[in-house]
Amino acid sequence: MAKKKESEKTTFSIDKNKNFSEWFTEIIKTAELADLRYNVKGFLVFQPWSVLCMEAMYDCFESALQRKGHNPYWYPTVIPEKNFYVEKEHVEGFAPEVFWVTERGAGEKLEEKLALRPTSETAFYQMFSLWIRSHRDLPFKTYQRAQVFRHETKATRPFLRGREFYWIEAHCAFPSLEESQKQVLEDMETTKEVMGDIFGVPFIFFERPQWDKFAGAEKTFAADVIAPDGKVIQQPSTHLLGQNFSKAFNVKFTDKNGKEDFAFLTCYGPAISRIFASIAITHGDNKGLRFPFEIAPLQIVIVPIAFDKNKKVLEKARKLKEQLRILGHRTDVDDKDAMPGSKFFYWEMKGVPLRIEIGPKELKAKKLVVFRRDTGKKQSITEKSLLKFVEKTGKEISANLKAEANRVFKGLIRDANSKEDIRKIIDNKGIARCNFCSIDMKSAECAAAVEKELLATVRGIRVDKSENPFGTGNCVICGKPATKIVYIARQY
RNA sequence: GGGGCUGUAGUCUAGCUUGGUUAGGAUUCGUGCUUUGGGAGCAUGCGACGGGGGUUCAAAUCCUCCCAGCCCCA
Repeated sequence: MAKKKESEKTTFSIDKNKNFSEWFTEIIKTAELADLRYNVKGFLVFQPWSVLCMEAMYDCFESALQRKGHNPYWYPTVIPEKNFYVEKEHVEGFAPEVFWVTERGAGEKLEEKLALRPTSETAFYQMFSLWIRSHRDLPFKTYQRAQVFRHETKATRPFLRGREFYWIEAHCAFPSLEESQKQVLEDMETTKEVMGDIFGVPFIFFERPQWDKFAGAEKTFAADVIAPDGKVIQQPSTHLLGQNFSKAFNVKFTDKNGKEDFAFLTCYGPAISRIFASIAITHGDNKGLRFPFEIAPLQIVIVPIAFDKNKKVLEKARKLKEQLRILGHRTDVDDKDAMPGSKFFYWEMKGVPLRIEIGPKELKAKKLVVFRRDTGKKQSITEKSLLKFVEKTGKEISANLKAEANRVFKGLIRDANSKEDIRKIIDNKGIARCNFCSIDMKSAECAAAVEKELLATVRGIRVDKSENPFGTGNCVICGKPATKIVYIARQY
């Protein structure tokens, strides 16, 4: 009886799959990911535990982009009104959620309104038109890490949908359609390398239907990730802009034959703060967070035991910390005056992948006790083998989290042959795979029916493999012959 | 954007229905002692009614507007 009461005191214990919303809001508070009390709606204060991880995430994305030939820029936060109105579809898409700067000082109007960038196409391409003159300047591949501002509707959510968020936006110019298409593929590959392989977050890249394109794009491709409540979250998207923006902003170049043409543009946008949410959501469990080793805010925590009695314990712990830090592992010693047990629960809730316990016993035997957050198992290793062990186990933890997430993800996708099937699948927190007439505008009515009757959206067709209609071969909505297989889900 | 709920110390919470003691408790935090192998203990100290307006002799409590957060739905 007494034991049971003890366990009820657990710092964090919420069933992630049953009470996902509660789990998510509570872990943000308990793990100190962000403080939601900054009293402007849709804005929050990111705290070190999320910032450290997001810094590591930025590094992963930025080094991948740089490796692939993108150069970094820092553009102004404000965009003049006239730039903003150059591309018609783009304005129509974004205008409702733009924050405008209109005054200075004591209410004196600015000569020209300035938009807080909701995205920076209209800033980048204005400059592209000055910088790009000849085919020798192409391809022109850029990116920036930046905050963007969008006045989202009432339903803001920490990390997932804020009115300010942290992201990277890559903007590129090419001399031909083919080359810009290759860039879009490369962006998808980057997403897989970073979000899929390093962060261990499973996703499917879809070509979005024509009625769900980025404002001003010819084609939009976006990665969907799923949460335990069955709703998908849109993660990085990449867009084939064709010559829409280059004509609007006069991004021209002279080709090899001396002929002028407009550049073909692409843009790509991984939202770091939102991907962070997917990492927490994907890997977290009922005890709290779990992080892949590479991006954990703290990778190793050393808990010294009985270090008051035996000074050598703490000395040893600190020495180990230095050794691990030299190898580049984010490591700390928890030498607070608290019981070891409370430290264990705390760091497990925080999601530190590896814990080292060292006390008088270990000191004497030249051994260490190590604990893995992913499996929850402890083992004893020799002190000598520590560095190799960390190297090897760090990789194992990440691979294990990734494999587990992939298993769960695959199990959520099910085939549907009818509207009723779809309803059952999404009510059961899954993604429905079904025949659909097309993803062109002519199928917009079928899509509207999906939204109205099933309260779900058509996410698009897969890009990683081509799929042909199955079963009857007819669209699940209108019954006409299907040309595509689409995926249908509820969304955030 | 529609609907519902909530706001008392860093955190959780009692008090609100029926206005009236010094706003009670737990935890955290500071200090001292003590203690360290899965959430220790004692002593002592600091700390709060989201904001504006109103009703009243008197407001955490009633009314009103605003702000923020959460949940469900678009």
